[in-house]
Amino acid sequence: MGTVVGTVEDRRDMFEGNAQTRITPFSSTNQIGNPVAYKLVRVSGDGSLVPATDEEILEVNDTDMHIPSDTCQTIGYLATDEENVEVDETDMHIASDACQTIGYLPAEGIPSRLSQIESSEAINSGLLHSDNVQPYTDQYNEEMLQKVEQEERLENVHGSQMPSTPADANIQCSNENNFFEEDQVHHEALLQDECKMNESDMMERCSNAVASPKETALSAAAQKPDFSRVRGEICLDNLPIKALQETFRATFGRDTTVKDKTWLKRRIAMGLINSCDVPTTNLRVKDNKLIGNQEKSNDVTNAIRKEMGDDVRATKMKDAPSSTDHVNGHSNGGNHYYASEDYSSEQRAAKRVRKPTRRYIEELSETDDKQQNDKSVIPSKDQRLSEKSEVRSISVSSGKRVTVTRMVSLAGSEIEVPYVSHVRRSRPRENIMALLGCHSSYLEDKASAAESNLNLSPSQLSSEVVNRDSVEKSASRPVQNEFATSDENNVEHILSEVDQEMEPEHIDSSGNSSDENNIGVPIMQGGALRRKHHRAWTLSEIAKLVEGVSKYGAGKWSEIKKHLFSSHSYRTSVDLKDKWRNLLKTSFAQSPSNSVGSLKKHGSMHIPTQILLRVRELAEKQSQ
DNA sequence: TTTAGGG
DNA sequence: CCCTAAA
Repeated sequence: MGTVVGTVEDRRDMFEGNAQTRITPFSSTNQIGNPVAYKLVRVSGDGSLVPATDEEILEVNDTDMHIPSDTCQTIGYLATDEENVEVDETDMHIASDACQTIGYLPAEGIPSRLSQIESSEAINSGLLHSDNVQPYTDQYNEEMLQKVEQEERLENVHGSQMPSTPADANIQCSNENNFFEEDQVHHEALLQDECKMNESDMMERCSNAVASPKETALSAAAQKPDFSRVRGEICLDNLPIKALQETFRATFGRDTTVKDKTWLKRRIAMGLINSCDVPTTNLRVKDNKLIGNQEKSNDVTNAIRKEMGDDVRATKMKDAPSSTDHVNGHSNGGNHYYASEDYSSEQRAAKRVRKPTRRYIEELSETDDKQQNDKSVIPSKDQRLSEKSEVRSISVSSGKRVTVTRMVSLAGSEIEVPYVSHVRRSRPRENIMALLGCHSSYLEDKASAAESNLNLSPSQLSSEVVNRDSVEKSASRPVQNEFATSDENNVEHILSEVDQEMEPEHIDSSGNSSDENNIGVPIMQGGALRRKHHRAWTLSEIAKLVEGVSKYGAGKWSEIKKHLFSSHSYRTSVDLKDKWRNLLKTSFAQSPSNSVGSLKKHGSMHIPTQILLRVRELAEKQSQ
């Protein structure tokens, strides 16, 4: 029997020699304050704390998501941004490994709404109510709640005058990641230093508020930091508006003209919390190493000294930690509510920045993916894609990293690939179809032969998908791209020729399968070069287009497509529109007298004058 | 989703 | 061709 409780400083001797699972809500100010350590314990029948045994911890590790309630611990967690909703894999890992359930503390620093109890409740109503633990849950819940309440009371009594650092406040990612110890020594030196500096009242308070064990570690209920202090009001109440504005500037690196004291306070508090939040994600596992603690800490500390968090915040935005939504799922939905509600109003108040364009976003995320090791677990919005692939597994690699993979069906077999967010710029269906091996039909064909350099075998395509997904550069692919890109016009030319020489309808009727055998799959090369999806217009297509325009009128592109290009999946209505536009340009570019298209561009295809005439004719008819 | 336009 | 804004 047992319940979940956190560690307490004055009981720490209990844990010596035991496998301990601790989680430190690492915040930037941990450099200033001290980290809070959490140990995995359970409460035995007589109420005493029993450290978790290796077995229990193992159990946790093994089951990962199926957390036995008697080894579960709850901690408070600071998160302020909407961005934090994303689950960072590292965090996720830590969370699951150490069996931490994390409460979500929104920007405003919820007074104590996010109390231990509430977190527990959230958990109980969520995670622990899963089938796996059902038999014990209810009983545990009650006990846990009682216990937690008790501890809370204790905490309140002891108040905030708890001095200094727990000697053993080391950071352990999980029971297996003991290599933090050394770091920690360093840390503490730093921390204490910082504490003396008192660079800024606010920062100090912030740090205290967020994570400093100064106040919490020695208290009998050091399970969570004293969140109540996070509130800006406490720190900022006495400052005049001007000072608040100044603080704001220092915090966010920009001026503000807002005179609303309340707004400023909240804003600042939020910013500080955000800043404090940073190092949570410094606990990164990359390449089988833990990164970011020491070096980053120093940097961050310096940054704080100088700019009171400007950079910190920036960093944070990027490295934003995450709620444990994906881990705990439902467990903290309620808290989100606060977060988004209060916070969104803040956002509204703040100057609104134009949402970046999609491309921008995409490129950003690409970069991020590379830099952050596939942090994103954002499900693709592309349904067509998700039909073909889905997240199949979340596996923990030996490097202590959570790897989310998905299965991609390729020509009948499935390949497991790292799951990354797919934002496709081109027509997904074609690609998919092609990749699925639907392009066997022979025709195209002759054209294909001409462009054989560009056509990939199914296996090649497969590997390409994999490569794309894993953001790796294919060795062979770029070469082909180069070729394709530079010779595109030539190829077009060839295609056109071929097309013209054969019966156009032949190609046109070759059916979807061949049509989808697209030439170019857009792909990035070093994230920069993209090969455009390109397909030369054949004469027959042009003729059809003209016919369609004459039939349905220019502008009825979807109609035209439906009726005349139904077999050409690669011609979208937009394509038709574009082509028509080009045709118009061409037709009018050539002076009517110059009936024999004289001003042909070098690489462009020869369009029969007749067609051009017809185009002009139609255009004039349309314009009337 | 489709259209219209800019790039 | 690609990307968006509008409708």
